[in-house]
Amino acid sequence: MTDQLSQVFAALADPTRRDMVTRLSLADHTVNDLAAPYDVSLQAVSKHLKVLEAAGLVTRTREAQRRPVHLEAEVFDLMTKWIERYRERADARYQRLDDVLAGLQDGDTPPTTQEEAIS
Amino acid sequence: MTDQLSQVFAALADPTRRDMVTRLSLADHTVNDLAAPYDVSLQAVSKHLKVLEAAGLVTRTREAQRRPVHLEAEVFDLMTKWIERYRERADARYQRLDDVLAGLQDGDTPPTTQEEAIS
DNA sequence: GTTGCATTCAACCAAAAGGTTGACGAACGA
DNA sequence: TCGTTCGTCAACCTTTTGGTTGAATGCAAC
Repeated sequence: MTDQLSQVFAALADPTRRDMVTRLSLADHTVNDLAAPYDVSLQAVSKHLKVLEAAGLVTRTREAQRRPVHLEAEVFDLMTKWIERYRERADARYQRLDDVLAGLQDGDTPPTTQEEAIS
Repeated sequence: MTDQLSQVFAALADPTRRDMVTRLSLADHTVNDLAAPYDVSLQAVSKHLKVLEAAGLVTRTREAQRRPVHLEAEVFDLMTKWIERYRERADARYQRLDDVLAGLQDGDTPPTTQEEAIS
């Protein structure tokens, strides 16, 4: 599970981490800030942040003794690109289905579909 | 991890499952079909399909002794909605940042930001 | 009815995920 | 320098995940 897309999806599969991301989309937070609403230890929150950081979803700078957490926008594009590619294909497929149905009405033979393997 | 959004993200965190989804966006497949390219047992593929099905990403009908797997489009909307909501917020935040910078140039005080907790 | 194909169920295993507690490190404030 | 605050590291535990093999099921075809 080393590829980034997998890491991003896995990071967002956890509701706590998803909530953190949502809050970080409003403003940067310190670890303590971030941990406040959740009923888990600070160490657990620190672990969650490591997961988000490894996925490239957040970065952390240093500011005196605190380490503000900042959300990175670019990585979301990875996901949306993957999803959009699927969507285009699904749309194209429904289009082909329409063609088939139209073809049947005209008495034509349906077009053949070809396979393809992608990451 | 019972909520559907978590299940969808978790399901797509696995490269094999993501590849299955991509192939299913081109056409329905039987389990055997689907398993062919991967170097794992048929039972492992069956388990992957159970994960995708639980997440609502695929449905399965019955057709003689095979069970064709079909990709369901609607669930992707859950994800895109969540991502888009984040994106709107991030955009709004950058807008606020622009306002702050503009305000500083005008000698105004920056607007305060308010917190909010969401799933 | 028996054979054969497609798929799943059950039991098991190793590794990863998410949590805990306790000790440590780094930077400020007095 | 001393105490305090912010955060991480390390060791440990339990549950989940992704894989295995072997036995069962459902259906069709002969």
